[in-house]
Amino acid sequence: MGAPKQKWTSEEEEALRRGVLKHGAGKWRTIQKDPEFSPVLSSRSNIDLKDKWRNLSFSASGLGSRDKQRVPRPKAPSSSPSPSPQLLLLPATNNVAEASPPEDCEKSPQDDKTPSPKFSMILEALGELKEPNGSEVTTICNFIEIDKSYKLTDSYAKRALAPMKDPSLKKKDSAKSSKAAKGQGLFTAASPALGAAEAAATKVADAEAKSHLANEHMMEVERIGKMAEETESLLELASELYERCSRGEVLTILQVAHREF
DNA sequence: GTAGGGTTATTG
DNA sequence: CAATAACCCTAC
Repeated sequence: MGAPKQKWTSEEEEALRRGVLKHGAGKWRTIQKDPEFSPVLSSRSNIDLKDKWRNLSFSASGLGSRDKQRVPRPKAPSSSPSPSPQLLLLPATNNVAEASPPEDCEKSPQDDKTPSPKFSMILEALGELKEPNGSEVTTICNFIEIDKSYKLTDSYAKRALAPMKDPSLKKKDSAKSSKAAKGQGLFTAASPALGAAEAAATKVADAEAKSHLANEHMMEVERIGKMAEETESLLELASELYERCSRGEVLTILQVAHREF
């Protein structure tokens, strides 16, 4: 831990998080130039932001779980007949099945073995918030959004070979790539997957303003993490939340975790 | 300007 | 001595 040369302060780190929340991961220069974070990140360059965010993400990958992800030294051993490091580049994005019906709630005793790195990031972020009453759905949705922007764009861009030309419409590009790569039948024509997720965050925020949602802790959040290991599950969850919240319903994290809403 | 890889320095 | 985090260089 730690190698303080010019260690990042809490303010700087929070500014970075907020910047990613606002503009999305990847717009380091936009974040750095933003008048909100300029005074805090004045001493940090856009590259520094990227490096810090990378270190944060990497640390979050092996957090909160017994996931032993040691990096094999990039030095190739002299003579090893096993040139296949079982690295998961893409967590089986073509496996959209596993719809996880609401009946398998208390079943499946054999999970929580390998939480997806995406959710580890979210859990890590939620854990750092350390809200006394637990984290609100808005916060979770925000982090889910970040996650999608950061990881999905990269993955699907490579798969669909769809370079993002328009930086301001990254989400649409991602959604398009997602649909092109898999042909989602879940979200049909109504709303693109990522669009629904974004709308979900907004709608949930609105609903949250009316009445505060329930407060659970890491255990409940972990339950969500178990059932939503895949990004498709995240999108599906966001879509359902969007539908419910659009109708004015108020959902608690517990309900969401048990998927009984 | 961003992403990725590699190197250095500090802490445990 | 190893792991981690900041720093630096290179490629796209």
